Amino acid sequence: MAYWLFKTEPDVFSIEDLVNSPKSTTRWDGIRNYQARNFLRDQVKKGDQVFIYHSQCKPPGIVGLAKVTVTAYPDPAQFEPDNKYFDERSNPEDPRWVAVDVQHVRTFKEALSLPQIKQIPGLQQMVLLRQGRLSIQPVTDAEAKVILAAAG
DNA sequence: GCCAACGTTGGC
DNA sequence: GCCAACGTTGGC
Repeated sequence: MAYWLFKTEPDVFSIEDLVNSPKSTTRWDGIRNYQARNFLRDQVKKGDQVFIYHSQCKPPGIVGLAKVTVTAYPDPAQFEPDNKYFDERSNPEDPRWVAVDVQHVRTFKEALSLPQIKQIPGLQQMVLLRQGRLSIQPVTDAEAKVILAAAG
């Protein structure tokens, strides 16, 4: 069982939106970055734990925990011409982009903000701080323990 | 809204 | 296959 961090913009889709989704579950789609895609496609497994990170807000930070309920399958949005994630170069015979399903586990009473993360020893090597733009990223077991302890 | 970081595209 | 131009992400 591995840990991951998935980013989302709360103005677009927040952890509250996840809670309010049917069965508190949603399709995590629209990933259009190869490095993130490779993690999703090759390494994210059913039952893996996912830290939900809110970006583009004040303050950005980790707001809760979800889990993977369905492993990678072709992201339908890539084949829908009206969808903002449509990719005309993706071939249905060999889909370029994948999605997974995630289910809400819990929302932290207090979010762990980015400034806090930067200060906590043990989190300073997180991919989040080194590769700011990656929207799907691995979290080590040690980092996960620290995050969960800090989140109460 | 600005700007740094960095991924992607396309000419050569 | 290099690299400049361009687009996007995301913190501030």
